[in-house]
Amino acid sequence: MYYYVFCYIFTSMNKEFIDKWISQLKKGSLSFVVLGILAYDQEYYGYDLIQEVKKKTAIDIAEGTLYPLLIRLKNEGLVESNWVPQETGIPRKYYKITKEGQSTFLEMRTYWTSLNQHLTTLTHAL
Amino acid sequence: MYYYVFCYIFTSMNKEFIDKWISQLKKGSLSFVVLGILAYDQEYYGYDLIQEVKKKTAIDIAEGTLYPLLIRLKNEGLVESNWVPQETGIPRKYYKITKEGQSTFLEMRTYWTSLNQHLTTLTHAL
DNA sequence: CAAAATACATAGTAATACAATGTATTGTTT
DNA sequence: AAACAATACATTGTATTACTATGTATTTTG
Repeated sequence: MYYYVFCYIFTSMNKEFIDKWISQLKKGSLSFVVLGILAYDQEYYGYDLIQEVKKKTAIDIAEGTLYPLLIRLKNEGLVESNWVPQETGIPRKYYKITKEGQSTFLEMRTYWTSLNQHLTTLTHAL
Repeated sequence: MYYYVFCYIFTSMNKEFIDKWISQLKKGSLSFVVLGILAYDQEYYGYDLIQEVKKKTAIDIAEGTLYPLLIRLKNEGLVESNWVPQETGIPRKYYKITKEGQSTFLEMRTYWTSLNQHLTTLTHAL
């Protein structure tokens, strides 16, 4: 009886910690992922990007995460946007990467690759 | 003349963005790195861990980052600590990973590996 | 003898993911 | 026809966490 109770508590605590960790991990990777997707020179609108990110990285982004992120990227000059009216339905705001966005992305990729090599070496040495 | 000015402004803006990004990236990876180092079953004390992290991952951690992190990990039951008086100098607080810390670390590694594969595929497709 | 290194710790700030909420349109189900 | 889900944008408030700054105390180095 007690066993199950303790077991529940422990796995629950653990899951909570992992979930929080994943959330923190996203803080760094999301802007990289979004720039990475836009780096193909294809244009995407916000709602579409959410699906695209999920499809390509299995990461679920909340709308309340992506829209502010796109606004930040735009303020930094890494992407630019334009409204495109639709024949039917709500107009879409399409985002496109800029030259500066491209170069920033490449720098980010260099850092990411390096960090990744270190972490792989470190965490697989057991 | 103007050219140099603009050039300075742009690279400066870019560097700031990258620095902020790296800082965010650390938010997710640091707990993973620290658990990864402790997962060898070796004990480390805080100050030593800072050097070890730098040596193994080229990441600079501030003391004001690591000490609170270790306290969080301890509160979560992922590590345990004990004071060890030194023959000379300030006593050291040694940290050791727990069983729960080990299993949590393995779960984190699984997620990390998966995320990493996705990101590598995504960002190297150009 | 001053400065740097060692070794711990905390308070305050900035950045960001997410839940919740809001607006508005279109398509689907009951 | 009404209710609901999906599409598409956006903002507000909260929680988490890296970092700067600051503080204490000892030892080693220049």
